[in-house]
Amino acid sequence: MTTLRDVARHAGVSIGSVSTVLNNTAPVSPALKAKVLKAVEELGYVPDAVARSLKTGRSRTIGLIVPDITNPHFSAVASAIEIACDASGYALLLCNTTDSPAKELRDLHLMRRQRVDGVILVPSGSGEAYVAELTRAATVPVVLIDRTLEGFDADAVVLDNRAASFGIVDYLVRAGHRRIGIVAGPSGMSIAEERLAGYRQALDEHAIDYREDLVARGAYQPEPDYRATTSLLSRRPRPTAIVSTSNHTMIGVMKALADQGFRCPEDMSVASIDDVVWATAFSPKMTVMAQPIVEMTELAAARLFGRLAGTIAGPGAILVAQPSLKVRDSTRPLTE
Amino acid sequence: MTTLRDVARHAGVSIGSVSTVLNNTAPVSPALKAKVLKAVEELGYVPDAVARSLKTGRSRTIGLIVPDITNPHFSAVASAIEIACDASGYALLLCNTTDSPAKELRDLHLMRRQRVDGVILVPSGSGEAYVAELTRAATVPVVLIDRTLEGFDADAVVLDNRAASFGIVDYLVRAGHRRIGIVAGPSGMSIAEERLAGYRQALDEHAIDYREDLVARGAYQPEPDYRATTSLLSRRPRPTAIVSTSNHTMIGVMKALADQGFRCPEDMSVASIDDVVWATAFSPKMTVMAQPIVEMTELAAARLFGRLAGTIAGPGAILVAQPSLKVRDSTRPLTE
DNA sequence: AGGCCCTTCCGAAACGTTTCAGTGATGTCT
DNA sequence: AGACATCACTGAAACGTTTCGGAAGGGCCT
Repeated sequence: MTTLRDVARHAGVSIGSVSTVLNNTAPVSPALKAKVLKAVEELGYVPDAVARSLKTGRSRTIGLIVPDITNPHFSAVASAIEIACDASGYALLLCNTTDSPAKELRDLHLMRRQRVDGVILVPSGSGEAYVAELTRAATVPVVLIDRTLEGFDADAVVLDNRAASFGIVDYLVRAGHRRIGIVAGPSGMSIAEERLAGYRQALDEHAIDYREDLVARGAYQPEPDYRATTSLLSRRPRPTAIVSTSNHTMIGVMKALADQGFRCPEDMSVASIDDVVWATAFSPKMTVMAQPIVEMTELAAARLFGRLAGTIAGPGAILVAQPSLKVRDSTRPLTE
Repeated sequence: MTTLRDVARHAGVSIGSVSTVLNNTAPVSPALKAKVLKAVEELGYVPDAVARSLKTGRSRTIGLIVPDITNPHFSAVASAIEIACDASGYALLLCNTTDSPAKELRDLHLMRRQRVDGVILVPSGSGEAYVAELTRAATVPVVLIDRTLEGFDADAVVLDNRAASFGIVDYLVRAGHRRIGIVAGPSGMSIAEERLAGYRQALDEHAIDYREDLVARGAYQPEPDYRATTSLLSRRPRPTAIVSTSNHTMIGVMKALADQGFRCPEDMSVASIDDVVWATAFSPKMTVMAQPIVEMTELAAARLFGRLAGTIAGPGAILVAQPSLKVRDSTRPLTE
């Protein structure tokens, strides 16, 4: 491995000069510059980011922690973050928590050891103890995506979850539906509660009674949400429409429908939060409330880089993004 | 930030002693160990991986370069690699090339600067110049996934591509199909050619004529493959079945079918290489030739870690994985 | 008691950078 | 012409570890 010393020797100049040329951190004569560049070229010198990091105290690396990279929602996040990092000359350290808060804490620890300059985090835990540990583990700027954490001071970019489910229900009601079921997320999870609240609010505004037996609790995972849907389909009177509250939920809902012999949209209208390419490839093309996930992620990245550059300071801000309804073929007007 | 020096001072021992107990690289007295651990605990000391890397010459970091993290195939790779890294105490640097060989080379360069110990690469380029540059950029062990690169010495884990398409066609023929179209990948790309070869071989073995006009060239992307399919559907006599050669292709095929008014499987049987959850959520559930992508990736990771540990040496090996057919609802027997 | 070997621990060098005080050389002003 | 800035470059310290020669102390043997 060729070092700065080798380059310096080969060019017949000092180590410091090579460094200043490469980082052009001070004016140098054209002659010096030429000599150094030539030597770098001839030796195929590549700077050692590790040594650089040690000296400067910054690693030009950021960490990304997501619950499940396999979920299109989070892989979209990863993609957008990678682009932002590439543009800013940062490297990207990826961790996948598989929805485990314990793993998440371990990952945060890893990030700390690796001396990342900042972290983009999609949190998967909740509770005071969790937040306390998180606060202890986070020694660099953190930007949250999707969720906020009470008691944890950080920037956060989140969806207007209430508006998302509100919009779906509002649309369904206007299309004539009255008995609308929902496959919600786990109780206690802020996102799930907000989406449920939006559902309820829309019902309220249309003066439709809220019925406990029309809400089923899933887990934002295909299997549990399949079961939740199956149970929902057995309620009487049966709903005429179902709102799915995540892309994985959508998988469970559609499978359950098919297995129970329901046609969509003829027998049951379905609309979901989250848009993905796959949702338009098959039959029916899904009516969805799309999250501007790429824009949200870009915002988060900008926020983090702003913190790192010092152009953003002060307590964390919460940025709220608006979803947009895309009406397709999985919902139909109810006329009776 | 607390350093080894702080810990040493606080414990009243030497820096070197702290290092040896933390890495237990030499026997120490219980008393020393206790003192050090206590100090570490009290100060909340976290080792600096950057300094460690500089000193040891190894970063305990590996790089992963994929063409498109947004593709479920590659996010499955990323997930499996992350798990392997976590288990071995490595950190994971992620790069996304968006199918651009130029970006890929830049990423390789980044990896080199960051002094990663090894790289898992899903290559997106081809050609001699590309391989030459790759060879120059790769200064650490590299393991390839999905594709091999002629002239580039590295381990590689690939699918038996020929068997994949062969199996699909064989199945379709046995189900009574004779005019079978294929939406292949870009010509010149090894994977695409192998899959096409398998298609052709299956036809041969069943004594069915190979017809140019039944093969359409796509790009392993939804849009181009949509167009390829549309064109394929206009050929006369029309095929009764279509083999899709990737998951993204599947999206294009199904959309084209729907837009042209074909029902699947009634009017057209479709089977695809690549299995994804989404392919079973909607109607029809797709008949696919599944890649054991997680196993392949685990194998690749094991291979890389073996190289790093020195337990594997010598020239690169090519490991070939077998796909498995999953018959579902998008294909039907042809009886006439 | 003296010599020797182990066992523990210490101290300092080194990894490859960045950074900054310092050294000449050159130009400018009075 | 002398004093003084200015400029381009050098050399060495420092970042936080690991590693290794060596010192100190204790136990065992003759």
